[in-house]
Amino acid sequence: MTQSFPAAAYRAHSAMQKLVLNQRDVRTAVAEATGVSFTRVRALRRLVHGPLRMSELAARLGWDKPYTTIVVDDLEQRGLATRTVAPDDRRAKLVDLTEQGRAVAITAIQILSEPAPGLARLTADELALLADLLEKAAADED
Amino acid sequence: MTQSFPAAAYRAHSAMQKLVLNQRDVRTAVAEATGVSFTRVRALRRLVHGPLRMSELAARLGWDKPYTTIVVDDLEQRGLATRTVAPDDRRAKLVDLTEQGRAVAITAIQILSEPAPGLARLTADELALLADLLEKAAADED
DNA sequence: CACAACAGTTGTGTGCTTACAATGGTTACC
DNA sequence: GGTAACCATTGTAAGCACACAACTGTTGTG
Repeated sequence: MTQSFPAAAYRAHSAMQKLVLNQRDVRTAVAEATGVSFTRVRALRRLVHGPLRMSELAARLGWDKPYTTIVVDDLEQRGLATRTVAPDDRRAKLVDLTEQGRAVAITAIQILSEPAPGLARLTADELALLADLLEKAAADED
Repeated sequence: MTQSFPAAAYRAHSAMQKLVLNQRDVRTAVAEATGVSFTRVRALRRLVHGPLRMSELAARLGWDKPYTTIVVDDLEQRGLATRTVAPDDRRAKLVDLTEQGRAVAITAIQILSEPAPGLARLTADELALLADLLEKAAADED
């Protein structure tokens, strides 16, 4: 388990934490900018690529179904999502974004993808090198 | 404000998010390992370098005083912290860690400083280079 | 010594994130 | 066509993270 990393790994990790968790919590920033809690935004982001069944949405977000119902109820009341009966199975419902919901999702994605200001301290070459190293480390595993 | 970063900055930021916010939420991991909510752990971590007045603790954590009272009450009941009247001012209280509280804080710090597994994909040289670049970017600003 | 300023606490209330059990409508399968 | 499996919802409950107003005790100050 504990595979004892070299000191540089700890340095790198610590610096990344400062850069990523910079300032006051990204989640709070997203919630304030969108007027929707971060959890709801997670659901919206899952829906930008197309509608999903309640159960699909629940599974991907790691929620149980009752909680998913509550969240989607709320999104629907806010006019951010719609629920329609699935054409091929009357038990299932398809959750889809409204225009407004899509706008909120995009706003959130933009905030979340905004690089930490500190990266501006690096030159273009350094940034390219950094990105390559990080992508090698972050390559999808499972 | 929006100083339009080069694409590499976005790549780097995205990779860092994957590495730092990896797996299931670090906060949850800390809470499960310590048996104390992440918010309480934040307070404990603030106290590892010595006791603080309630108001100091509140200010550093960005909490209001009543909430700080609640949190410290809880820490005290769990045997993780103690409150004593400040010797120079009977209005003030000094909050300090117990042995057990210190142990919890250290456990949390260890978990939080554990590098992301993906960093193991890099060679020693790459890690050193990465750490240098990141530290340049993360240098304390304020 | 009265009185403002300060430290902390109590009390009240709210919103968010979950969990679990039970129910109702649908579909699939023997 | 009856029954088991499945989709979603309702209902109940609990813990957590705060916020704000009002109050008690203490200190410093004119």
